Amino acid sequence: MTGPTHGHGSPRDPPPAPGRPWPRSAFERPALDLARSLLGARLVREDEGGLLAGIIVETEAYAGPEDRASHARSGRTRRTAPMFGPAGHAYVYLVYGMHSCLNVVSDGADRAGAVLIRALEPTDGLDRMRHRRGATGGPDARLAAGPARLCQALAIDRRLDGHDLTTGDRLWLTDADPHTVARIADAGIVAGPRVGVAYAGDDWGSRPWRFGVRGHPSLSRPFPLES
DNA sequence: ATAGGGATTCTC
DNA sequence: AGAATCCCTATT
Repeated sequence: MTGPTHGHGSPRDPPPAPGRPWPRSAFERPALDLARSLLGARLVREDEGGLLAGIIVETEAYAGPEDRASHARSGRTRRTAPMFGPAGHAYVYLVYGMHSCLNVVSDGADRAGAVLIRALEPTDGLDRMRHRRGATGGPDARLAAGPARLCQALAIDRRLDGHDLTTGDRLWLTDADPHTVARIADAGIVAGPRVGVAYAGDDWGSRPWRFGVRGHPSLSRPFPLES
């Protein structure tokens, strides 16, 4: 919804509170824990065009340099530097030469963990998301159903690489409203192997470190053995 | 300097 | 099933 509202709500109606950004301490935990706790949280993007937001419904954990599926496997480089820094920052990278993907840095500066945000349930700025996604966007539930799709829908690219997610500027996380939290919690969490990491070998490639809200229509793809 | 390949998505 | 498309990392 854009443009001035007129005539309806009383001037005393409080504006919808955006909710305050998650503090650094919320991110200072192992990637596996953070990946699960991010499910049901609200990801908010604000730019010149207004507010774009959604509920996180799918994540993947990347542990650190020993994780053969993680970009941190080659140690600290220019590209992966954010992962080797403090928790609560963004690690945004370009994949296949054309798609941005968003990670949330976990742990502490001594451990290069991160969580890939793989899918959102769109909640705010749907008109703009449809426009950004173009004719291929499909139904609204699919506008941010994938790590690159959500970056396109929320106008996230490498200009936000290294961005501090705890300040409430441009990109941050908040708790969802209680009704949404309850709905997501009731659905339950499913786990499965991470997507697109066969190069990591069987050990690391098959670990069930992908997490999702069971049966949610905005998942990037189904989980293998949903139970 | 250069080669090999990618935490994806869309179309054929 | 194949392309798009650029940057990263490792190697020469």
